[in-house]
Amino acid sequence: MASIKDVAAEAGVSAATVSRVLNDHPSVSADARARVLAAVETLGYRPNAVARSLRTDQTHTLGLVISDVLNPYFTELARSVEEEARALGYSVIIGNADERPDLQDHHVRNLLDRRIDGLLVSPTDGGSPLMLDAVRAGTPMVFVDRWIPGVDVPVVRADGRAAVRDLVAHLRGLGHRRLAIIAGPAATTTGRERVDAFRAALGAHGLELPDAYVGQGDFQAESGRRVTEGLLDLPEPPEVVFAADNLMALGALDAVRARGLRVPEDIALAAFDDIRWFVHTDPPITAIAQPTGELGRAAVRALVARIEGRPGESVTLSARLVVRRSCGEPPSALPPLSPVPRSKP
Amino acid sequence: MASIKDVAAEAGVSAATVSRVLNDHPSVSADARARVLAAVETLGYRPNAVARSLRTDQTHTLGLVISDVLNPYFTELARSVEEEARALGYSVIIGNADERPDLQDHHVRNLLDRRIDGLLVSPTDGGSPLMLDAVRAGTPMVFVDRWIPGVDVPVVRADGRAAVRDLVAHLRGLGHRRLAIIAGPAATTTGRERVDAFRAALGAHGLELPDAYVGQGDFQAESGRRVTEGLLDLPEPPEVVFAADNLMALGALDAVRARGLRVPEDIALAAFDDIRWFVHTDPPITAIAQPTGELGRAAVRALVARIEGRPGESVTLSARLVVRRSCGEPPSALPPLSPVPRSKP
DNA sequence: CTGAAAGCGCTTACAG
DNA sequence: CTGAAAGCGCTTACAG
Repeated sequence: MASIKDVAAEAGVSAATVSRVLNDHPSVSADARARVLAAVETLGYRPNAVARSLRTDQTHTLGLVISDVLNPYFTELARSVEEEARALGYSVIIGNADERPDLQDHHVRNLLDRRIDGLLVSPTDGGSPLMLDAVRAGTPMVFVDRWIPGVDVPVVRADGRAAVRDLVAHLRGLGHRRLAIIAGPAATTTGRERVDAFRAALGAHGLELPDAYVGQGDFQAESGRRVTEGLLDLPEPPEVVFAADNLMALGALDAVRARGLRVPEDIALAAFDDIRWFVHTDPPITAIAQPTGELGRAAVRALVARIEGRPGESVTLSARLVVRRSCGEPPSALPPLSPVPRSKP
Repeated sequence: MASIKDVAAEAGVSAATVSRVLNDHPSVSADARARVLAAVETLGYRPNAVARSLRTDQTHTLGLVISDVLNPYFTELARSVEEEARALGYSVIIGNADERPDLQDHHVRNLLDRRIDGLLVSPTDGGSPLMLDAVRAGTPMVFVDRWIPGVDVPVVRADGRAAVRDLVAHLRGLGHRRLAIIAGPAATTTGRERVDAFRAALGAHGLELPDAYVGQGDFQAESGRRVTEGLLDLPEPPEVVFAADNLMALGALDAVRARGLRVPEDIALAAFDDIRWFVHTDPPITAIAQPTGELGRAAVRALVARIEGRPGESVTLSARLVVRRSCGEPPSALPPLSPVPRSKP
């Protein structure tokens, strides 16, 4: 590939002048500028970003470590992150941790070695020494969705407590009493919070959340299937299963279907995180929707602010309940006469 | 951050020796090695990959430009690509083109500027000058899923012709005669091939594919909705809609549902690309499944071979039909007595 | 086995 | 406005 020297030679100027033209430095004569631009054109020259980064100590790159690319929630998050970053002049390199702390560490290390300008993380665990060291060393960082308590890093997330309360109220209105949850890993904030929120909401209705009704999942589909089987095997199975993310809801659906059971007649199902397919599942699934795109954008803005030396604050948005049919028909609703009844607001 | 000089000073050796230790060069005394390793440890030193890349002219990085991250097919592809690349000692940087040629070009340019060692592309169009130039300039490249005819680059993809023939035979067996397709962009190979395969398979059954039954989509959900509405508005609507990818099938489902129609009673639906949710949609959707993970791995192997100076050949795997209920019940099947009939092989 | 030196492709104070 | 020079953090032939 042509280097800056080739361009300089072709244009009859020094490399310094070429560099100035390329970086829009004001003090370059119109003539020199024109000759450089022409040389760039004829040689098809493109500056070497590696060399530029080494020299300037900036990569204009953000690292994003997500918990699981196969989870549509994180895919959507990644997309909005890339979009906002691009708008602000940054590229993003995505690392997929697959819910595995060791893989997460692999990616954090890789990203740090590449000297990314800042790191966006949705931690799969309580924080490895590596990540904690990076924070201490002053790497600009922002947590998104999940975070690590006690670490001084801005957090951009959605608070689902109100939505979980709405969900429990909905469930109680439908007459359900035995409510179970498929939890995410206790090492994650979202894994803990969703259980806590659920338990608190049940408490407000005078209901308990027995240990047997808290299944331990890992946010991936297979665990949802396994936990649901255990729940169905209980002497007194729950009437409702609330999956703490969409993939575990998928697994739950697999388990229910494998037994020849029906939702919601035999068991009701709800999920945290809404995805487009939930409208078309059998039955459509009641879910808690996060403002995913806005979370991604806010996280990027906070991180870029930190990188550029501005404050960069935490942001908490709220999630909302989307009622569909997987928990049962509202008692007031008569059997629909037309195939698609419209619910009036 | 500590640099190689700091380590050298701490260990009482030269930077050259530190470098040799870090790169497992044989000619280093055990004593020097131990001192260097100790210094690396105490300083928490990590080599600067940017500097290393500049010097060695290798980034150990692969670029992957996919058409749409929100499409589960590409997400799965990206995951397998990263996995295989990691196993071979490479990282991957993903660029999401969102089915837009301009965005695709943006990412190709960005990746090239970063001097990635090789490029994996699933082109959204017939190839921009930029991409063609890159090939001409000798950038190691491999096309995956979609490709650009006439360009000398290995192609790793699945051939869906046989599966499409199986689909048409299945449809004919169910008695359907008026079959329509929601096509992908004509600028993509998969956009064209799936229509061609469908038309050829219909021809083998003495059926035509009228222009009115070929809806022009762009592989994204919204286009599937729009095209399906047009199809339903026809004086003689089709009995079956075959969506050329899973997102357009989602859009088709939206359109059908919005009219209060049912699948397969009012209109049958099938899709290219199988995803896990298709088992749980209402009804479960008949789809053509690609060996996605294997495609990703084979593509990486071919690309790395090219990078390392070995041949690196094209690979064509085959797709297969997965029959579910969205095209109607097979005439032989009586209404199931138990909720989940098991089909015996 | 080891170090001094050159150089990868840039950018940027410095001097003119 | 312009260029020579230094230097970012590495690696690697070369000489010893």
